[in-house]
Amino acid sequence: MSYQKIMEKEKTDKKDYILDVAERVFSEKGFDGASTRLISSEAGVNMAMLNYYFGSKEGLFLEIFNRKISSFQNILQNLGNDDSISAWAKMEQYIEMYGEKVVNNNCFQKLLYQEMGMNRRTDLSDKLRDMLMKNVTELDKILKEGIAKGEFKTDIDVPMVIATLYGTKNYIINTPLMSSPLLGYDITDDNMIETKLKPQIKSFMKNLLKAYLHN
Amino acid sequence: MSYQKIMEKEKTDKKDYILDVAERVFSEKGFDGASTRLISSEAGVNMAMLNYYFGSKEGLFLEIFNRKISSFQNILQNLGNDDSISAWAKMEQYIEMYGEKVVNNNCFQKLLYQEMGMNRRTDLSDKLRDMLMKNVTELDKILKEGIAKGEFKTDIDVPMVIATLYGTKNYIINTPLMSSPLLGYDITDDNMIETKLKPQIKSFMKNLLKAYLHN
DNA sequence: TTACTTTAATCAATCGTTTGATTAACTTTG
DNA sequence: CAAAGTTAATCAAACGATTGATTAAAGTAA
Repeated sequence: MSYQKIMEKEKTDKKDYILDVAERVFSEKGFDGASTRLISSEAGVNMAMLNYYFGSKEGLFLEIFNRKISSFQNILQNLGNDDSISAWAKMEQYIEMYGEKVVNNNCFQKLLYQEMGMNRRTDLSDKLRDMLMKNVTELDKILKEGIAKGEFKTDIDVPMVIATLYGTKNYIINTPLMSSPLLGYDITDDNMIETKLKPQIKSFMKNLLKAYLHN
Repeated sequence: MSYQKIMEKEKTDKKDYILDVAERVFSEKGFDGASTRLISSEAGVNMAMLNYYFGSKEGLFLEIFNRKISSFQNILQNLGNDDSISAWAKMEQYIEMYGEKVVNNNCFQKLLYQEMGMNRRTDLSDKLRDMLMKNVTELDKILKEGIAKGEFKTDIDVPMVIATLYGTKNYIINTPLMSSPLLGYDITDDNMIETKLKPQIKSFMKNLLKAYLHN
């Protein structure tokens, strides 16, 4: 490996590390509440480095999202095109994948819906909406297929089902001060998330939607 | 009415008006994003009046919550103590009242869960949690009563049901950029909220939980 | 050297807050 | 009654502190 490549890698790692730290700080304090001085100090780099790497505070902020948007694409897709399995089996798969993938990336999820809430930066919000909509569309397709096949009831409220799946997860993840005493364990603990929350949320969602959707 | 009382009333109205404006601006921009200059300008008062009335920006912020906390108390209570009606009937009443009361106060809801998310101001967060927990506890009581009576299944996940009810509503209200295209109408339009969202959310929640809870 | 990083010092702008002066309404005093 | 005093409300101006951003110099590796 050439020195250049080592440098590139180190540079990328450093940028990535700064992005990780910034993601956390932004999610804790909000865009305006997180000063560049705090972010740089937490990351252990000089303040000017943020502008050197990312141009501006907003550039840093946007980069956090761009990094994730690429890795988020097509996660939950290509489920609707398979005709060999039932719509309900697809739903179960969706819940599995969703519960697995999305309960992680805790900080980013918080940041994501924080940014979607206040719709400054209209272009970013639009990009994020499109990103999220891809998964929503897939879920929409599965539900409508289940109705058409006669597998699900004909009078189910498709948009509301989607809102329930996403909303329940968001509520738990983004409001640990409520959900931790509610569930009886610490939602912010990664170990608890893995061993208790993930199974619980998957199991509950399957039972809930099974009861609601099925004939 | 004496002059003093007139003065007091006018003063209260003005403070209340400033609080209304501040509530909206804070909910749109966040605590740090909303400058005192913007708030005072939107309210049409001199900047110094905010400090004159509320001591500080934080004082103003806290006053917004104190005002609501008083009016939020005991809204959904005293439902669990009535033995003459079934647990399911209580659930329906709860959903009705919740859908009615909470879909309003749009700005405050946003602000509330924004503040609960970032837990600065620990004492405020604790107060807000206690406030919300009162309603949660009531719901918890109803669900457990239904289980004990044999009206509901024995294996229902009580905390998750609660998270679903609150989470679904929050998702729709706090993420209009997602929920509006999802539902097919403008969530931010008060008229749409009244004529379409309220009935839809009530009806869906009843059907969803009916299917999940009942034997 | 040459090109890329990193640093401390510094910038103008904006932040929340405070000040002193002014107004207007009411109360007290003579 | 009228004059003087008192009070709360309001304002423009300015305060010190902090913000995001820039600079020029020093450091580093080829």
